[in-house]
Amino acid sequence: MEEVNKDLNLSVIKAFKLLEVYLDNKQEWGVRELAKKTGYNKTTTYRLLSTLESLDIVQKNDDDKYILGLKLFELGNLVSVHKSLRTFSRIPLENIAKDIKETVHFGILRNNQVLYLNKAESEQGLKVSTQIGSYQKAYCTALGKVLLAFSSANLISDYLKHVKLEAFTTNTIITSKNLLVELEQIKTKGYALDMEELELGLICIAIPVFNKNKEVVAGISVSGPSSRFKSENIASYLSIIKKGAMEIERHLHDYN
Amino acid sequence: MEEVNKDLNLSVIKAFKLLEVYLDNKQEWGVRELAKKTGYNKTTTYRLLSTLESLDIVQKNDDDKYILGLKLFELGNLVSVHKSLRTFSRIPLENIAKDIKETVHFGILRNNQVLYLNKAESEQGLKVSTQIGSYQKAYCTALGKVLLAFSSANLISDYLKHVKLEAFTTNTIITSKNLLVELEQIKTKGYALDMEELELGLICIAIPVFNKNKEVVAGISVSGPSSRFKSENIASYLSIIKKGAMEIERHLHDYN
DNA sequence: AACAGTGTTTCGTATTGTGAAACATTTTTT
DNA sequence: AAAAAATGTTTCACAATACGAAACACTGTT
Repeated sequence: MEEVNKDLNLSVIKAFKLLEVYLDNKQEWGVRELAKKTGYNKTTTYRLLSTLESLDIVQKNDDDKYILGLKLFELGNLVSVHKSLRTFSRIPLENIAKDIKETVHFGILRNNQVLYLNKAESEQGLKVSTQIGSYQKAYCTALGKVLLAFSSANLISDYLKHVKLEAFTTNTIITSKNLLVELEQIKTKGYALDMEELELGLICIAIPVFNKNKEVVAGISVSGPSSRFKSENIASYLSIIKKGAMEIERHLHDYN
Repeated sequence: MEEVNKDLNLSVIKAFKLLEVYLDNKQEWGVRELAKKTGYNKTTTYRLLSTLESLDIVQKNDDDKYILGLKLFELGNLVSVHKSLRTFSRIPLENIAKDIKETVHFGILRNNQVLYLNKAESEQGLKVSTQIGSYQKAYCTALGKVLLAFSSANLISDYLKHVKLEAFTTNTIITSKNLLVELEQIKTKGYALDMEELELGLICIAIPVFNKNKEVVAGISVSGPSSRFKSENIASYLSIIKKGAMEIERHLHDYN
């Protein structure tokens, strides 16, 4: 299973693969730890870290462990892709979170997954908390399902071709047939529900955000514990979320 | 003026120096353009870009120009340094922005400059807009001055040793003596004003945020056009900003 | 005092990055 | 319509640079 690298800078690839280790929800790493994780030689790892440290891409914390540095934060904020989506979603998301008092997420479909571009967290103690910039499975989240439902038939069939439907709870949809039925229903209703399909006790509701050409470009979801998510609230939640979606759409349509 | 690189991965350094070009407020670059800007050979630049593209760190836009890619956004969001500051400041900043209807900034002192960690933008047409993750001079901004004022005498004298005080308007403080007087007054008053010291027509007001040990860790500033910033508003602005600062401090003190 | 962990430095070797030149496309000028 | 001037991309012999085993320095534990 050798990777084919036509003619690329291997040490640059190594450097970034090293940084990607930090996706593992672990903020601080030692040299040997990283060497083990990446499979690189101890010296190579050390040299890479020294290089990255000289650039402020990583830095040492008080325990002399390596953590990601502020230069990376700086560079990440320069990324222009979907910047308008991120900017325009910010205030509407805060408003929704304030009204509903649950965590609100904003995301797009990318590489057959949901990419979270923004969020506004509930101030309650018991809440959902997702990392912006992280990915989640589409077929078992309200956000993912609503994005799929309003996508083209081609994209959906491509999705089903590439993604394995794995069960996380007894509610997870694990057959293509059932997922297609669900997506069809979502498209009719105009919103998607995740009734504990990814995690027990977790319920989400999501609606799409459209561009000028009526194509789905993003989605908004509200997530909370089943204890607080009563079916009689769905309608009022929906109207609040829709108001936010319309505000984002208004900005987007003006922008382009 | 050759740079001394003890024993580092030169191509990794080149790759990141290439990415830093994007700090220039220009989102899309061609190969030759980047080669010229960095001083690298055209082929080297192309190879670096191909490598970065394979990693999703850069990507091509519709015009086949290179832009920063979403992987960089993803990695930037993993940076844990000052993450608590960023998280805890979010909602208070939004509240201040909503009350005052001007742009609110949140930042720290780093490398003798102000680093903006967060913001909440005014919804008005005429507004200040700064890039999160970017830097600004400390001596001619309210945020910078308030951060300096409450720092240690050592840090301040170190600051004066390393920073050249350059005039941007007729109001800019350009002598060490005057700056020291100003910082002393700020410390007494508890807040800093920037009366068009960086840019004509731009007024800011800032207060410090303290940690448990009463050390300044960050600052909040409100910025707006002089046309809207009347001296009779200052007192009410201050009390609103202070409320936000106290909320951030409460979270910070609970957290540590 | 010996041991088992860290991170760091050294240096000969071989892999890997380099860049001029040629090539392929597209856009602009004549 | 042809020529010129841009752009991005590929090739390949050569030289620079990344590699990693081993030794070292340091810290905390047994």
